[in-house]
Amino acid sequence: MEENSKRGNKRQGVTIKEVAERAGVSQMTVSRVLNKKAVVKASTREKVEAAIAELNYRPNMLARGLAGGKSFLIGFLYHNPSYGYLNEFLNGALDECRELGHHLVVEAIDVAALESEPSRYAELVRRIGVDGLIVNPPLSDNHELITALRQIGLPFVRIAHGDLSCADLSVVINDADAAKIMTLHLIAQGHRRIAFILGARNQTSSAMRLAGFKAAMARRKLHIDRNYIASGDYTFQSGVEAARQLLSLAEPPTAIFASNDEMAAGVIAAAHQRGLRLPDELSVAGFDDTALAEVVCPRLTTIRQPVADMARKSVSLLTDCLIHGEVELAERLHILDVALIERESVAPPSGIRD
Amino acid sequence: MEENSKRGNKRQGVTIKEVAERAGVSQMTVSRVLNKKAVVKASTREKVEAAIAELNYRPNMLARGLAGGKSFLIGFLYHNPSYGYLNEFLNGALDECRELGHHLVVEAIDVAALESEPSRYAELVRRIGVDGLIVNPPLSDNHELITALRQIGLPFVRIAHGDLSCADLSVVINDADAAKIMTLHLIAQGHRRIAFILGARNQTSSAMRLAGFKAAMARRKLHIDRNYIASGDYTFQSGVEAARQLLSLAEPPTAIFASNDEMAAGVIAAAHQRGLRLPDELSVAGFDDTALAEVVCPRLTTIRQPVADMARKSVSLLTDCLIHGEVELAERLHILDVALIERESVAPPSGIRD
DNA sequence: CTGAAAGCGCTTACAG
DNA sequence: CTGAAAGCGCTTACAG
Repeated sequence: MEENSKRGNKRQGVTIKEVAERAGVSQMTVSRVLNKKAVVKASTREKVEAAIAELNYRPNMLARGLAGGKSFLIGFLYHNPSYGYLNEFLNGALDECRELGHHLVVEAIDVAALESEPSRYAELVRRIGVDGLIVNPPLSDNHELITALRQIGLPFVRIAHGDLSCADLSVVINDADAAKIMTLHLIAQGHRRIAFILGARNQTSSAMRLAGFKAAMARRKLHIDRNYIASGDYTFQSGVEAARQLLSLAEPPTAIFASNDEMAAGVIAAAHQRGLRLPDELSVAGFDDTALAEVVCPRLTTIRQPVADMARKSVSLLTDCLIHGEVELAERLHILDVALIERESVAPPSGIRD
Repeated sequence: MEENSKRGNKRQGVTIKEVAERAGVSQMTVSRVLNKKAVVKASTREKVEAAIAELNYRPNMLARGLAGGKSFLIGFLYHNPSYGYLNEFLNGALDECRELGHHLVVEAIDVAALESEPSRYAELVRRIGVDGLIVNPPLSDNHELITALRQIGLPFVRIAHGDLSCADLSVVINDADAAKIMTLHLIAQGHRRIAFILGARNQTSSAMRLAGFKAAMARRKLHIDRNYIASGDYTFQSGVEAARQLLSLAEPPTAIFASNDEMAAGVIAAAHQRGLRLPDELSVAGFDDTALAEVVCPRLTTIRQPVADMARKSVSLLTDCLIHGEVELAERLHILDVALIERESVAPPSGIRD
């Protein structure tokens, strides 16, 4: 009962020294087989590996980091991500970290504090003592933060940001293309009166998604009524309000493309309140394929953003950078593919139903 | 443009030695003011603090940890938590960590692997090199994992688990009480035909919540129809299925108490499909007050579980344990208060509406 | 109240 | 292919 109350971790049990003695080699040689860098004779390697196994030796991360000048820690900066994003991103990132022997340190960033004192954030980041950083949206589009990070000189990856011309390590999707795909899908279903709900102004994805919507409409030679572009900020509530406005129009749309799932869920809620039958009387499309998409009724037709894959890629990009010190310009930007996920929230408009 | 590609973190800039020189004292004295432990003369303390500020010195976590035998890292074990839980928990935990100078290392636990080789998890945990662990539900009720952790001897906190008689550090809510409060609320609204949807079998909270429901019904001398207790597993889909079953009954309930928000959202979806007007024709209650509760329509009346507070408490409990080596038995279990959150999903049954 | 010494468990040069 | 030495930046005893 009491066994777990004694501090068990005062000093690490087995050290590299003991492994070296057991294997009859120097510490240096043990270190070499541990790090798989230098060449070691097969027979000595086996001796060392046997000793490691017998002693159940685990290297001490702290000592390793101190001596080698790295921490094997990756910082994960986030602020108020949307539903399920955190879950999925962490799962992907953790996966890759485990494989590469790194660990993830999570840091919630206070955007208000950042804006008032951006330089303080440089310190904050340094204090963590991580080898590199992963910056998630919307922070990845925060100019102050990014500028501060560049000045520190700590490697970092920007996720799903909009400044594709930068030389920062980046993992993104093509938001415009994705929005175009969804819009073409709505048009193919027979919709002509299609409304669009914009995302938050401070995220570049908002503008990109709108651009994709417009491009698709233009390609099919469809006119976009001004009133059909509603503003929003990626929150559920803004989706509700935009929907109310759109549905009160003299000629309401037959389909609403909300530029993220949360707003789409808001649209569905507002439509239910008005007593509309979905998807017959109104089609609703989302974007992101967060967990929320499966938890509304009808379930959302949406664009799947491969969040876990993006996470994995960002970790591996970062570790590459840490190992080789530099990443070729051509390898700094990675654009991952999205997919159209068809569920029940989109159907042909009732007029043309067979 | 290229400035951020040079490795800026080879060796730390300012060290304790330089601070000591600048302040005209020994390293030891600097260390003392840093750690606020020993007594230092006010005038020397000021000199040191000035030097720290001028040099913009930050202690190196790794060196600190290696010398002191601790890592200042807290491990956060989780597996498939529900909506928003991760967000809220992380925010609370991170808050407290920052205050106490610790950092959080997140580890996703593969339950399948754990079950097949529980002993491997001991190693996994040791390898992380954290000072202590926070174990979230449902892992906090996983007997194999908990047993393995006790054997390792690393301090850990169990969150929202069911084995209240254990001596492990624990932060919980009173699930039975909370369910009772909600049930009494439904009864007070005028409901008599109240159905209950059970949670997952492997989580003790499920049984506790059911017990609370039964206790409240018994106290008001209300009979519980057998068919009114539906099984579920805390997922949205199980809520949908349970609701379909309950609503098909010859005499359907006027209120459904789903023992978490996800299932409650499922109930709402199923009710919408049947064309029921909520809350007039059916009241739905949830449990947890996750972010989902605000994102369904009508918004959920639910029990607020103070996840962020639980997180903060678990971090502080752990650090107490790390500092003092031992926590008194009386201080090991913390039961936090819940609150009834009234939104729109619960109303008097239509029969008795005025 | 303050300091000089030793050492935490590794890795980085530097030899051979 | 392998090893002896020095050192990473702190803290823990031990003195005074």
